[in-house]
Amino acid sequence: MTDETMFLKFKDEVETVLADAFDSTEYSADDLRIEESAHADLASSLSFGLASTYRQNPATIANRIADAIIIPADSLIGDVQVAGAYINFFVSKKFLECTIRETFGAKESYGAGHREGRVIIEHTSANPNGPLHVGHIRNSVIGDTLARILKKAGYEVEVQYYVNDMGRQVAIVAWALDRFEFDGGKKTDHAIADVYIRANQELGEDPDLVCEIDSMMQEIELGDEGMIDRFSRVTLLAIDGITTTLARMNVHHDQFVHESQFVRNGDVASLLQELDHRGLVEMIDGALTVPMPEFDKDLVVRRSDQTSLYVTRDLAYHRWKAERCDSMIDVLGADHKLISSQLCHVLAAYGVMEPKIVIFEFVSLPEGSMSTRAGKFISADELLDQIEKQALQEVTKRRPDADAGFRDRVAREVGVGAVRYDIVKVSPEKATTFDWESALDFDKLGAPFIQYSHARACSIIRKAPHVPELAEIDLSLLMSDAEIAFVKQLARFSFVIDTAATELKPHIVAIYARELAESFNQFYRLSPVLTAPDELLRDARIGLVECARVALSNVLDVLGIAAPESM
RNA sequence: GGGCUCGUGGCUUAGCCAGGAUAUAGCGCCGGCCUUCUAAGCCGGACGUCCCGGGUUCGAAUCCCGGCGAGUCCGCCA
Repeated sequence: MTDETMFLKFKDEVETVLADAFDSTEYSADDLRIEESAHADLASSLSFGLASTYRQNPATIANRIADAIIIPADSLIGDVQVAGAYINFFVSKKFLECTIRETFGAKESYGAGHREGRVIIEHTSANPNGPLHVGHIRNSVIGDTLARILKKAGYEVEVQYYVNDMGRQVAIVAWALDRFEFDGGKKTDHAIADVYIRANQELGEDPDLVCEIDSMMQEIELGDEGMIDRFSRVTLLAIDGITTTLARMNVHHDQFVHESQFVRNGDVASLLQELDHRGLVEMIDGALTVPMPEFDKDLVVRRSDQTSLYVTRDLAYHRWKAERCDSMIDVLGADHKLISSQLCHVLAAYGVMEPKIVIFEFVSLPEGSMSTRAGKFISADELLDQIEKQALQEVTKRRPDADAGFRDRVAREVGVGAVRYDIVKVSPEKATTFDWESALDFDKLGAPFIQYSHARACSIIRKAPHVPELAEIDLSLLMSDAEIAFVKQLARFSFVIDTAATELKPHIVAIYARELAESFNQFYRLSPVLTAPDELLRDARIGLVECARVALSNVLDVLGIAAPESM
């Protein structure tokens, strides 16, 4: 119970006093119907439900229950009020003071939860046939933010990139490298895309060439050394470029797992054998197949030419992962919905832990869907270049006298932050369309607003004559509406993290970050800090600004966005 | 054709799974606020059949059924 956040402790107390109130009334209910509310810190609508059972007016019931509520001394509940049929609960002064105490000086531990367990999260895992485009990075941003949220919540997290180094498209690139010139002057992943696109054109024009790819696939499956080298070369070049792009965006993986390892170490063969032993597979038209009437689509796990498929290797990968963690998360594009359900279905039949699948819908271009193969995409590098260029203009406009190094650094931090925030703020099930105008519109991008609030807090702290110790601060002075509202927002932080970690919804942290910054800006407007009427009040407010700095830098960090001290 | 997802002011979007009190926020629009801690800010205003039609309920943006529209999947590709 001591591990719980201030907000959850408050909720516990509300539940307790409400349940206790039943003892002295005629009422009882299983569901207390406690919810967050715009009208109170927590509210209960349970009298609506009791109205029909007891044949009384809900407002009457609410009043009787509220009258029976006894708030213990030293409670986190400050007040209970009835509004219509609602019973509204408000936090106490103690709640506010404890929140400030917990936040002040908390540094990077702020908001940390106490969840336990080892989680492997897989994200991005784009095929090594070109650079990341603006659709792939939705995967990266969601995955990386989720990883940060899970770490904050207390889990031990390992982030993996599953490298599809045996697939058909790698074969195509390897084949293409023998026929077309590789542009050594370009970033490697972009140069790979060039030959891949050209190869696909050629293969489309002359379908007879496809058998060359097929035979390459057979050789790699059989472990032909020369072919392994050719495939590895492609994979390395592409992944090298991809990780450079990811690093630009503050996205990092702990491990790159190559699917080929599961073929070479025999895991795929043993998996197929095991599926056979358990009677899960049938031979259909020479291909080893898991019948799946429930999906209206059978799952082929070995081609008639004996080669394995992506899903076969993926099954082996998941079996391997399952032994190394307590929970797995896969971040996948909507096109993987069916295949990932089928994968889970096989794992379940096999008795292997299933991954939790986080699906995000597609990012398309105004002219239609993106395709690496057809060369129809906007690369992440291109977007980052443009947004940093735009950000530099914005910084220069506002800080014309600052030196170039400062402006470049802020432009980078603001640019990357803008891209990340713009992606993560939208819930994953929403399909989006990329367009340059809105992607580069700094008036509508959310991250700079939050970063600016943090910089503002830093600026005030910098100018403060001295930053008081917690013990020096008279917390009872921070009781204006804006101050109270802000402290309540501070108290929500770990609750928001925990909810986001449990529901695997990074966007709720993005929304909270904006609300936190908004709330701090209100305080800034209404409560002069450095020019406060007296020193005690000034120090108390500096203390609150310090809390803002801690909270904002932490929430930005969870979002993978830099928190500049000045901008 | 079947499966899955989405449909909220001009545009983008929260809330929907666990139904409740005036539907969230941003952009854009209109009007204010810098000799005052960073105006990448703040305040005020206009703008809504929560896609449509039924149903369940004291109560539906939220749940159920049926439509309509958009996206996506339905390869021995990944």
